[in-house]
Amino acid sequence: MARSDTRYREAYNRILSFCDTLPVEATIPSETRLAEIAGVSRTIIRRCLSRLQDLGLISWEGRDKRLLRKPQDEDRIALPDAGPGKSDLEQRFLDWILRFDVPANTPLSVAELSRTFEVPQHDLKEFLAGLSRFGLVSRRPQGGWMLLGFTKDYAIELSDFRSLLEANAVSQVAEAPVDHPVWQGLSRLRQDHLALKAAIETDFHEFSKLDERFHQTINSVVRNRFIAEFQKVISLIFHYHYMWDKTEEKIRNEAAIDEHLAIIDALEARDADAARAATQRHLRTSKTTLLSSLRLHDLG
Amino acid sequence: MARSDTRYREAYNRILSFCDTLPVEATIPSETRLAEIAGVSRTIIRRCLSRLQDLGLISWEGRDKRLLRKPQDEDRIALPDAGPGKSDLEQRFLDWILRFDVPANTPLSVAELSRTFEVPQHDLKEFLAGLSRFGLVSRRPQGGWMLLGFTKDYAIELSDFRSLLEANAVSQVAEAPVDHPVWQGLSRLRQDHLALKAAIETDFHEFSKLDERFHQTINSVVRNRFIAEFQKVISLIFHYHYMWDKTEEKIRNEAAIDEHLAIIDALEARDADAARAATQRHLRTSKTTLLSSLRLHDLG
DNA sequence: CATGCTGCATTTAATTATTTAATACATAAA
DNA sequence: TTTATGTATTAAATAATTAAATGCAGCATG
Repeated sequence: MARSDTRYREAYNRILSFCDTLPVEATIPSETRLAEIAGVSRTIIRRCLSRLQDLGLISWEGRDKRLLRKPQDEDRIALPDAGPGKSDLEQRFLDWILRFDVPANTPLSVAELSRTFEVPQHDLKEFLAGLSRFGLVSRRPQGGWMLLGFTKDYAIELSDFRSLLEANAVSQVAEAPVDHPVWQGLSRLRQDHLALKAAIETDFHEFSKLDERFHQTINSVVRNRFIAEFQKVISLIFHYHYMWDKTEEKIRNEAAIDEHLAIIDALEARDADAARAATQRHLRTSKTTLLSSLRLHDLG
Repeated sequence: MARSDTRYREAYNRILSFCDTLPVEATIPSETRLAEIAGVSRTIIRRCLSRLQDLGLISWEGRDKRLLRKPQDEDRIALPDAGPGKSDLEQRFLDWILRFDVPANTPLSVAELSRTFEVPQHDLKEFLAGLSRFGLVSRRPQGGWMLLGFTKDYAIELSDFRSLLEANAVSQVAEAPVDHPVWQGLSRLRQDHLALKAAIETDFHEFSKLDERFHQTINSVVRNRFIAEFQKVISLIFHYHYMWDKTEEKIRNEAAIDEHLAIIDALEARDADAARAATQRHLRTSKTTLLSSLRLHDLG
């Protein structure tokens, strides 16, 4: 019943590696220096030094510390295996919601989720608290959490918000200097779109990836932490929804390719108004697709 | 070392009040019914019933429960005093940052904050996790949290984002139907602006409230949960920053009144383009003011 | 026989306790 | 004077613990 000592263990091995770079009999730097090297506090360093002394790796008297012998592989201490970690929890969580088609207003059990995602309950709660800012989840009066989205209203508001951000991005692309990397990206995207259009009969399912790349390229011009944060969620949601909605996928994708090309045309002509108009057309289609995919789920 | 029984205590008093509405000798509803009435689980209801029985308020055998006497005030159980609660934690936290001018890159101690705000550490962590979505705080590698904003970059990006949202709101106002409450609000705002302009020499500090009301009215037209969430933070930050920056306050406010009136004029003329242009002008001024107020803090 | 209530058992959530780690401060050595 | 160490204090992460919620089986009642 306490926090893990992973931090100590990692630091110990790091210090061991550092000692390996020193010759035998060498003086070992001060605790403060070692703390800097390992990126931890002195408290941990002192635990490490105690162990090094116990194992006879160093002598330690007052401020005189000497390396007695070269560290061996067996001197290292084992680390608890890392697991998937909470770094990509967001991806995995949204993936889970969408893949298993978790309906709106489902109670979420932190205990259960922490098992399925193999992260401590604590991290999960923190994550859910973050998501609640996007209105995807909320706390229940009787405790625990509740999945709110994806209702029709949520999808509409998300689409509208996306349109706003994307229109802004397109405007900024149109005003980007000629040496901005976005132009190279768009030129490559044009080729890839044309290539896919030629092979649409067989490769139409490849469009999903291309779509994500397209919107990412456009939005890469916008340097704004708030917008970037939202784009992560938006792109995930749209991306996954498209992946399932298999109705008329080929026709839809073929149309979307043309819509993308129209935007690229307008941008390369530096015609901001035309680009914005083309973007609005494209996003209206997206919105319709998203909504119809929801309707399918409601019926099934 | 466990969760509090506040839920039980509140439920007990609620059940007591319910019993007060019944005549003596009356049959008490089923556990499930009582659970619905009190808004808690059956587990709590059974604890309540046990206590009611112990105190001789009810008889309880199998499913036959009878009220033996009218509940008195002394039958109620004490509640741990509520404290400020975590409902307005956001307001209080932002207020604290801005009022005490907490600089960027300050480590935040959950333990300390939980004391100053009188909320459990747990609630605070949840709150901070939410704020991290706005890029205001982030986790530190060595544990704990760190206040990131308000740097210059943060202010710029926030201003830009605000402009985007506000331009959108203005566009929607211009297209709002004649019977929409926003028109009445704007008409009142016009009068109040004119009144303040007339009394600007003495009442110029009153503008802050008017400013908040103006932007709230404009944004009230937008029905979007994502935008609404951001507006809360944005308005707080701008509002407070203006409150301190006392340099040339009168002149600034006088100018802002004219800018607001220009927007109202354009909107009431249903001239969306002019309204957007006026809004951009106004927000450019806002941005400059926000940035200069930051510069003042850096120097002081 | 169906419906709904209760008793019991299991699971989950909130919160404290505990251990690890970070930090602050005093003291001693260089 | 500067820098390192020793010691004490405080904070953070996490498991343990209790409160509460939920699920299910059996029983009473109409």
